Amino acid sequence: MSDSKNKSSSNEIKKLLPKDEIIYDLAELFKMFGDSTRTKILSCLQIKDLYVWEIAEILNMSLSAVSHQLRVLRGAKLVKGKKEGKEVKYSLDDDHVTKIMECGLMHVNEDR
Amino acid sequence: MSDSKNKSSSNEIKKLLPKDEIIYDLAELFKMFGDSTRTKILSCLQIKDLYVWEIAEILNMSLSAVSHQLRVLRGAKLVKGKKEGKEVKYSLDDDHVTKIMECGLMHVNEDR
DNA sequence: TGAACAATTAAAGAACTGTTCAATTATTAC
DNA sequence: GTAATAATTGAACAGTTCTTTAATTGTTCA
Repeated sequence: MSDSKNKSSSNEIKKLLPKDEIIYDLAELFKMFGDSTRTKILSCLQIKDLYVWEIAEILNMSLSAVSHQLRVLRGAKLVKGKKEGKEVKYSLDDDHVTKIMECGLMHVNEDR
Repeated sequence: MSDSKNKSSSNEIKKLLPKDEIIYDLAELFKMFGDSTRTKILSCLQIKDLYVWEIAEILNMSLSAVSHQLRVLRGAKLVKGKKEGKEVKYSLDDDHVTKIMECGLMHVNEDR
């Protein structure tokens, strides 16, 4: 009976939680911000739309490494690329990116 | 000269970026939310302070697995545990947790 | 005391992630 | 056409991460 009480109170909380699918998507989203290279790229693009080689130069990284991460970010619909001649100009593809990062920055800057 | 122009415009942007240390901390923070188990745990704790075994039951996970993730979250100062007899009751240790998750949820729920 | 339970921890293994290197595509300029 | 540049892609490797299992600590209670 203590047992069944526990089970049922667990079930109460389960009902209040976001659906598994939502939680999963949420984690996938935050994963995008959970790598400093990607966070840097997103920071750059908040300032200005940029070509891949520009991002690589700013971050002192190889073109390939940047391109790989841009692909990941594109997959998450956080950035988009537009071909201009032989260059590709990238920009943020979502209004929330800046908001989410600001939210995190608020936390990070708190203990300083 | 096109070269030196590129370099200097890169430097302009570099100056506008958050310091590396901040970016790194930011990524570390988001990494915490970037795993669905941890996101679930944090969701639970938003509803109610809970014992470890309760979280394990709600999430259908082993005590050990939950404890491991709680340790990670404790390290990030996102949750704290308080010993009560032989149980340990966990609660959120930061006001921003809820805000950050809401911010992410807003994005996730957008395309639905 | 010792049995039962809550929680933590260490070690191990599987799975995932990020970068590098090399090859490839696509566009521009000669 | 070829050479040069921008970008993408695939394979491979090192490093990290998450869960499991087993052992351990600490507390309660009979």
